[in-house]
Amino acid sequence: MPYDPARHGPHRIVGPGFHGKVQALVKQVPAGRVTTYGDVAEALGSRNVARQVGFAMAAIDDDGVPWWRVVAAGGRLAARSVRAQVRALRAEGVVVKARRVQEFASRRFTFGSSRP
DNA sequence: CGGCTGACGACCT
DNA sequence: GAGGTCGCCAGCC
Repeated sequence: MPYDPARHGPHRIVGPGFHGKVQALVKQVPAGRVTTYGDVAEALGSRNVARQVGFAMAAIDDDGVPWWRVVAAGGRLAARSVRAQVRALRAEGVVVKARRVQEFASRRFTFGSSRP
């Protein structure tokens, strides 16, 4: 079924400084936990910008942003450098197997769904 | 202002 | 499971 505004809800534009907002959220993810592009997108007010979240990751220039803690839906790894991401995650105790975060549900970190 | 480009996600074959 | 399609959109030419 194609995209359905009625089912997916309104498309709120995030606004300017998108990358900065994304990176600020990613910094909130504690070590040993992971979040998804979709979760970050939803935390920003629009579940339709998951892709943009990925682009924001690619544009990171701040070493303080734990980009490796952001995975794709279902706990799959989709970063450009999966190798580096796996290494970084394992260093935090996250078990990764076949490009999948094991026990993803309990490892998953979600942002407060409260937003104006 | 217009056209590309994509670290997504859901769905379909 | 492995591919392909389509629907989002910010940032950068």
